[in-house]
Amino acid sequence: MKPAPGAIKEMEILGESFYSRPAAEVAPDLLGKFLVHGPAAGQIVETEAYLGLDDLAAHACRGVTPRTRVLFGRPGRAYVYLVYGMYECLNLVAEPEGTPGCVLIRALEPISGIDEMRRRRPGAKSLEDLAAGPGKLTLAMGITRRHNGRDLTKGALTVRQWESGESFEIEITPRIGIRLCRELPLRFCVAGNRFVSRRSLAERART
DNA sequence: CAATAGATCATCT
DNA sequence: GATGATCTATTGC
Repeated sequence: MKPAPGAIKEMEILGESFYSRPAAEVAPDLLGKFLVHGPAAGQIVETEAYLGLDDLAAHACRGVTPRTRVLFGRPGRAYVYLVYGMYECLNLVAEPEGTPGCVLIRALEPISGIDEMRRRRPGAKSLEDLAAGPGKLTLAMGITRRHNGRDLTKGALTVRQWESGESFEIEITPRIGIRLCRELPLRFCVAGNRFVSRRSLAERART
């Protein structure tokens, strides 16, 4: 049962306390929530947790730099950065202020503003392909580095929850596209969901 | 279907 | 100067 498009702006916005917990707890809890940017909205179906100094795959592992400053700041902010010189990734800052940690949003099921998303991603062949991957999702939702540091508890860019959502099983796997700390079970997806990003077979075999 | 190459640049060494 | 929390197109089987 999906929400009517008009129902989305009535949904409760997740507040700072939701994010002010360990990233490995926030990440699975974000599944099923709605990422909203103006008229565009999608249901989160895949996330990954990135931790602090002990997580060599996390940007925060080397401490505070100009880029990683927001990871050490207040929870509930956006951390947006450029990967591979081409694509941007959206993370939500977790953990209390002073402790680094974030959740990478990897895939969305498009819910509203779909025409707009299609316009931003003309290459997408299907609805399933519109936002099934971290780079695709930021393009489809119109999220850029302009949003880095933005407060997600208010304004045009928010995450919301819906009481009437169906329950679902959570699948836990290693994270994707990283070299270090590959074995840590910090990737969470809605089991069986068609909108989860695709992994190459090579990567699948590696685990 | 699977593997690989190329695009492209901010960030840190 | 090397290295990516990626995606797409193209090649090869």
